[in-house]
Amino acid sequence: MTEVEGTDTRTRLLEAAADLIAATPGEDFSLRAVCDAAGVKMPTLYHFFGNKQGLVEAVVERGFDMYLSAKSSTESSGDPIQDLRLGWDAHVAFGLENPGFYTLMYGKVRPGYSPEAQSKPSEILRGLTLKAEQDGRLVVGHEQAAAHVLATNIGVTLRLVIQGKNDPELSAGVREGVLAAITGTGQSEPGDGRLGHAVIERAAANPDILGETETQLLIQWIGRLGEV
Amino acid sequence: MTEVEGTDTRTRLLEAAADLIAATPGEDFSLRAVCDAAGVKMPTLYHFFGNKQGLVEAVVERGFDMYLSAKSSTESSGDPIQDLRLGWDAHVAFGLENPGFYTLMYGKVRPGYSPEAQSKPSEILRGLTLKAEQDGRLVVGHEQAAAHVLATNIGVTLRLVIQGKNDPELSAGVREGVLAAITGTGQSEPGDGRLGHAVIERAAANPDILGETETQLLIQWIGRLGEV
DNA sequence: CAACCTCCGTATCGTTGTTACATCGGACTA
DNA sequence: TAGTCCGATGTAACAACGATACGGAGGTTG
Repeated sequence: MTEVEGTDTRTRLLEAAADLIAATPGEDFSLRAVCDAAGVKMPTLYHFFGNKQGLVEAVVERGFDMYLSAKSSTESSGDPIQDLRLGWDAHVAFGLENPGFYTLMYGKVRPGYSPEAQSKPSEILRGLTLKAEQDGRLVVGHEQAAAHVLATNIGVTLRLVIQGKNDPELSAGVREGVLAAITGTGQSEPGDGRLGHAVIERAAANPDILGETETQLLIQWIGRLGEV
Repeated sequence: MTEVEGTDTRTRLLEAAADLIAATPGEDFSLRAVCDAAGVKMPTLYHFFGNKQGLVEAVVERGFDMYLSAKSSTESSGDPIQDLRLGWDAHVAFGLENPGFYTLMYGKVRPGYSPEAQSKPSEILRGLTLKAEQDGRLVVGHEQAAAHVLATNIGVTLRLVIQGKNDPELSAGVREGVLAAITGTGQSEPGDGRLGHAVIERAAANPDILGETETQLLIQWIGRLGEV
């Protein structure tokens, strides 16, 4: 072989598969079509990827890399809650821009097994919720918060991918509801000891609004309201 | 044919397919295996269902019927918000008990098309949110509320189905967060005029806790906090 | 030079979804 | 009663698919 093609055969196969998946999101694809597009016969594909699942996993890993590189370019605000917001939006945006990849990454429902690479974004998410917990911003455990965010973020994104069009109002609404739920910015149940958490946070963070003595009094009053 | 079997051939095929799907959730299934289990050759299956997708859709429709009959037996509280709660739990329970069906019903990500029968539960959901809106319980439109509930409910259920085990804390946490978000029981954004809504409500409803002047002062202070 | 490894083509296998064609029995009609 | 039609089912085959056994070309290494 004269090796006129500049790219590696394995990379060519990977890109051909990615193109086919992106071209028909949600549909199945044929290994022979991948090989034809890469100008190669099937045993070559099997040589590099073992079987179809191996190819799919390689494509998924590639998808997660794309996702992470697109995500890491935006996430830097220092505030973990704000980072969760940015991460949420980046997640939704990636899903809508790459429905084929997203389907393989998060839409595959094979009980008991989740793709390897899926752990990386989850790690980032857990890092954020852990930091938020250490900053005292959470009213639930950081694992619980991460699971909460992940499940709803995937749910909203899958929904938007299925119906094919974006709905910023829905995404933002669910996002803020979720953040409110895990930060206690919204009161979940009377009598759980967290009544007025958001008010206290805001007042304590800005004691100049009411003045220092008034702020202390406010916090004390809200505490008495919550005790009953 | 002497028709010794008590059941209809079509029903037998349907049940055989349902059994196979339930036996290997998320995995694909073979039409020949269905026919073997039903004691019938392939053209019979094609006579009744046209093609594989037709069979799958019939199974899905059957799954939705099961889901609705299991759901309708619990939903009767009169309070639309409480009905949403019950519907949420029924949804999660059905998904966990029938992961194979649930995967076909809500896990299929084929952009642009959603199964026909999926509209029935959505109609019920929209009916509940509409009633809640008419009762003045919502702070968002009833369609927005329905979409919010549906996306998150599916997201949580898919998550639980994938990881195979239930997590009542997660489900209940997301559920209450969602209900808080659409009923305004929680405050969604600082500066939207809802900061400390629950505190104010509680204080105003029980002016004897703090005393009347202190209560008025509290409400005024919270208002000033929210304006900034 | 020979052994070996990576890369890749030829040919084939078993399974799958799908369909053309034939058969058989009951229902309706003249 | 004889004829005709139609739904239900079987026989057989096809094309596409994932997967694999086998071999050969080319470079590398001992």
